Amino acid sequence: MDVRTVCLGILSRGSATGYEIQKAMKEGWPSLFFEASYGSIYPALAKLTDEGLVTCREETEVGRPDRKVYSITPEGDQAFSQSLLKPLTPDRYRSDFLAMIYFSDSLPPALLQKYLDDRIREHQSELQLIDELSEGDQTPGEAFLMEWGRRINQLCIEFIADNRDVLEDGVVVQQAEAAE
Amino acid sequence: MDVRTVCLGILSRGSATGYEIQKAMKEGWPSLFFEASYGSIYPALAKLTDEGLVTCREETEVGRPDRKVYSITPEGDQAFSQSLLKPLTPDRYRSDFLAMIYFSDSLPPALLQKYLDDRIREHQSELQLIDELSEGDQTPGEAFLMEWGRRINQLCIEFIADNRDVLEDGVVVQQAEAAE
DNA sequence: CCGCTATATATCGAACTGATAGGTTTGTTG
DNA sequence: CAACAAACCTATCAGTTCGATATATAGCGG
Repeated sequence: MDVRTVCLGILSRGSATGYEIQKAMKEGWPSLFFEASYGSIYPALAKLTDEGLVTCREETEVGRPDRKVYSITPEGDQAFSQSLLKPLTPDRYRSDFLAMIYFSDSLPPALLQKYLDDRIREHQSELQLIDELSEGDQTPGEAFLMEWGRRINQLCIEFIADNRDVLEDGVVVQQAEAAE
Repeated sequence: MDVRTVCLGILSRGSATGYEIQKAMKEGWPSLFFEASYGSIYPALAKLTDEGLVTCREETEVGRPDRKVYSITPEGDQAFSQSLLKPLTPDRYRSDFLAMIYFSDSLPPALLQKYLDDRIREHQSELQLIDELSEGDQTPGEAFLMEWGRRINQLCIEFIADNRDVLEDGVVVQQAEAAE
């Protein structure tokens, strides 16, 4: 699923500006499964407009750039439903954190500890984000995503707390061996 | 952490060809946190060779393309250790599966069920991969990644089994409402 | 009044993907 | 045993996407 399609999907939930779409991918429900930069969102919206899948209503503001509010068209709705029928592509995941873990034997122990502490805090922030998103309305999809996000983040926090000694003791053992 | 750096990291564990590096990112431990295509791996290795961070020993084979075995140099080792000190970039995650969940109200119920079944099977495959990787040697980082991967995949399987009715019943309820 | 954050648009070089090309060896199966 | 598939190995390239940056204005706190 590319930027084009996710933009369509978000617009199928309601009209939005490019900025708001990016924000949804950064702080809304879509942040749990997608993210994209302006550099791909704006060209995507321009192309979707060309193809008649969305329309653009330009709200002229005084003294600042025009707000371009995009809305999905019936053709866009149909194109989106269609694209949901195409086979799912595999998840793509890239994690500096897990890479750091894998290569942690080449890392100063103090830095490793800092990274682990930071990571726990990040998971806690995401739990808080999910709590905030969960207030109010709830489609079945959102309810599923909410609980999914909660469980994953809780597991990660618990796992790091329980297993960090595997990494930190590994370092200690190596130090003891080196001391012999 | 870009392709360059991960290639360096993999080479710090032992010499390899471009093909083997790609395989490690697809089927080895690195697959848990990184993936890259040939289109980025080969140029990265060429550039690293130019910069003297890796060396390339060309093994001429009879009747097939030369095997280019890359090895890390002391400068490469140092560059890699250095790059581990740079602040971690946030994880990047993109999931067609979770997107499909979020938009599942626009999806035929039968297809939703198929996607959920497929997903459980994918998680089971990954559990099997982790079991295979876990045979033999084990650095602290690998032990941590192993258990991390196991727990996450187990949680996902269990969660889908326990909560799929939230999505599927949602659909059923909508059908009942439509029938009135 | 300075710096910061939020709103909003947009571009651009660099990085990366996904598909394709090209050729060989090894293993399997009808 | 021949045909076929899968693994091995290098490599390119169009198109997509990232990350940083530019440009403005409003509003808030120190």
